[in-house]
Amino acid sequence: MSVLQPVRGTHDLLAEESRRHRRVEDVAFETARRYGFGEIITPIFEFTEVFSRTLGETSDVVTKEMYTFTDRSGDSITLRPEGTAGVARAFISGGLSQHLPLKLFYRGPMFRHERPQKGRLRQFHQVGVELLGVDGPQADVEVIGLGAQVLVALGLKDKVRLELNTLGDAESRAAYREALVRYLSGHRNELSKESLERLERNPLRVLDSKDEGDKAVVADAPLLTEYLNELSRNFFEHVRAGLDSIGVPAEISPRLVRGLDYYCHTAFEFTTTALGAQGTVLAGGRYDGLISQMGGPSTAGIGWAAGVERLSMLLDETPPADRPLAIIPMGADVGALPLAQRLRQAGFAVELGYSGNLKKRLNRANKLNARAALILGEDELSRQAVAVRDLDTGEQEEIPLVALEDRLARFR
RNA sequence: GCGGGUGUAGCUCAGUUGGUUAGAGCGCCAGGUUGUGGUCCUGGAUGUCGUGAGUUCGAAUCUCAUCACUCGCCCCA
Repeated sequence: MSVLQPVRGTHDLLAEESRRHRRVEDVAFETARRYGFGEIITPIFEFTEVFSRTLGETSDVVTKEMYTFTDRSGDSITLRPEGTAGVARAFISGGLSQHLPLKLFYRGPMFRHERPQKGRLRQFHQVGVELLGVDGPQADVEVIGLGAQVLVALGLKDKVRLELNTLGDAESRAAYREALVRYLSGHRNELSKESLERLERNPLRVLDSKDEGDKAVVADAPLLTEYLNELSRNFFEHVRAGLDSIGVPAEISPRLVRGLDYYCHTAFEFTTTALGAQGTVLAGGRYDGLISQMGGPSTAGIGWAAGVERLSMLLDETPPADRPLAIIPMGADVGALPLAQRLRQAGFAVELGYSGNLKKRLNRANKLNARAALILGEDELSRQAVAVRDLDTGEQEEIPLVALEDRLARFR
């Protein structure tokens, strides 16, 4: 291993990549703001218990994917593998139950020690939202609608589809889980090795198996919908109707599940087929049991998270870089630096060449995709003016120094 | 964590049955005279052939290990 290599599964984002990345974040935040969400910035590390208790001691994330270390105080610290736990912790430690309902947006790096693949990194980035304190289905519709709108705003509407399911409330889930385990236990010899493990740890996951043998067993398994109580059925109906009413079509996907106990009712995923095995691009659900499980006041919650790298890879075009003005001084003492400072203060993006003759500098200005070159020569200066060359049209004119800001307005 | 593929200049790749100075295109730099770009012409630089061992008179070419990337599984954004 060379220290000159980035750590496995980490990346440097430069130029076009960084602009795509930034675009995803900005569009998500801007859209969330229109839905009334404000930003919360939580630490990227927490006490390990924050994650082990919220994600469940048996989940893959906790058992084998966390970046955990002991700090100099002897505390066990973990780099956050996802965003919800930190937000929930902040909600409790900040006493934010005074401010319900609460709509929070977050963004930033997450860390999971997994085998890297396309669209799956060890340090990756998410944007996400949480809506706390609303237990009715209107919240689900609003949150999913926001997710859909983010994808629309990014131009990805035709590349993703929305899958929706309900897990029912605690009572419905417990009843169903019992029935499912009973059924699957009767078919142990037909299940794959993975699914036998799932049966122990996370039986609902068997429904989602890609193994053909498992699929055959699952085909005759009891259906969750048959175990939904009145309240749960009703809730789901309202979510579906609500999504219809805002023009966000969803496909009901009975095998879409969440394993952890605090999840309930709505589960959804926006998926794409364009990223290989990592098809999920934005996903979330309702987690009414989470905050109380962490020791806070019983509080409803629903949210989603989206993978910034995955979305970034789906963008059709890269946002353009700034198009600066290029100042080209001819001679040493023509005041290029003060002029650059003055124009920058006036709001222009300004590049200053560092070396070379006029031809070379024009060439560089061109490569920077500059809108115009400001040629500062002795002749022009003697007339208190600068030569301004429009690099798109090739037209060149002399502009008096005093009128520069006004006359350059079209290049801003 | 498990299985398959790949790894040659900044980028995309070529490299004959192992043979001596490792190539192309793009990009980069310089020049085509002293203040005018995007085209064109000419010239130039750049590689521990991912890394480390081994086989061999000789390895970018064969073997092994290791690292990274990649595809799939697991899981997930």
